[in-house]
Amino acid sequence: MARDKTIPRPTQAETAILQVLWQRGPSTVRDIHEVLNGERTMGYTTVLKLLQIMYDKGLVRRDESRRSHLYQAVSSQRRTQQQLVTDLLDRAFGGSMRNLVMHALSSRKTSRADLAEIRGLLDELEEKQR
Amino acid sequence: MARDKTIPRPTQAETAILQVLWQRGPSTVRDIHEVLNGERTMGYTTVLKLLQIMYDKGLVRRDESRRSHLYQAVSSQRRTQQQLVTDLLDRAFGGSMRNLVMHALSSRKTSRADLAEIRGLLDELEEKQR
DNA sequence: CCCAAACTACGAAACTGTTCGTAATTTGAC
DNA sequence: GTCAAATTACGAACAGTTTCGTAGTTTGGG
Repeated sequence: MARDKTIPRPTQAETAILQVLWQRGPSTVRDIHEVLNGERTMGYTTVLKLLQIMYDKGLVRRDESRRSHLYQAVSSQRRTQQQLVTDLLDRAFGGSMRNLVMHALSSRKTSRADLAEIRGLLDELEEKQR
Repeated sequence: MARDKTIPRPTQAETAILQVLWQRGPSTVRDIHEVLNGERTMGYTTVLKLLQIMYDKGLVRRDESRRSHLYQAVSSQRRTQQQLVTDLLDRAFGGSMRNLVMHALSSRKTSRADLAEIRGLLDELEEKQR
């Protein structure tokens, strides 16, 4: 039950749970367990335990007013993804954003629509720097 | 000493060591320890042990012909970064490259030169898809 | 040849993340 | 009110990571 201001980086299993919470909004353990069992195998009590740990860490809030507690992510998907990216950036790319983006773009096929959107963002960023 | 074909994803501490190897080329434990102690604190035997573990995992090669063994990374920086990026992609971005790149670009100031280079890559990718 | 210094090997402890079994609690149906 | 089903709480096992102490080995200088 100890919580403080700084939210830690979610682990792998925790990230899987957060994905579900971001997608579904406030969810019960059962909800999450059902979604997750489509992809990986994870026992019900494992999901529960993880949520309890995440609650202790401050990664999720919970509403205990009902029999089945409702959990929701504290940090938005956007903010968390940002955190994970900068983390990887410092950890493995020596802080070089150009390097990371170049690798990312090269590593997977990206649709034309996506490329166009990224180009749009580039325009914006260059405009700002002018 | 057991090694097989597939190289596992390096852990956090291992990645720090790999950074040094990529930067310096073949290095002794002492070399790596000295570089690393500029940034984090890590005992000499800790670095040694990690390198032994990495050797078992197949992450590094070593030359034992000299008194001080020379270690070098098996996988190139490029390949490893690629691995880490796609890993993060699936883990936290639902496989959406657009999403990852957009976040990356937004999260840190990027120089005009870097933006230009990324734009160049975009041009290339769009050309290929035509 | 002998010793000190540098090095490697190895085991074990501390820590974190993940898993799940079991016990206790709550709730609704009857 | 009682019971079964669903739920939460909790502890413990297990695996992987990181740390370092200690012991043994090698080497060069004297």
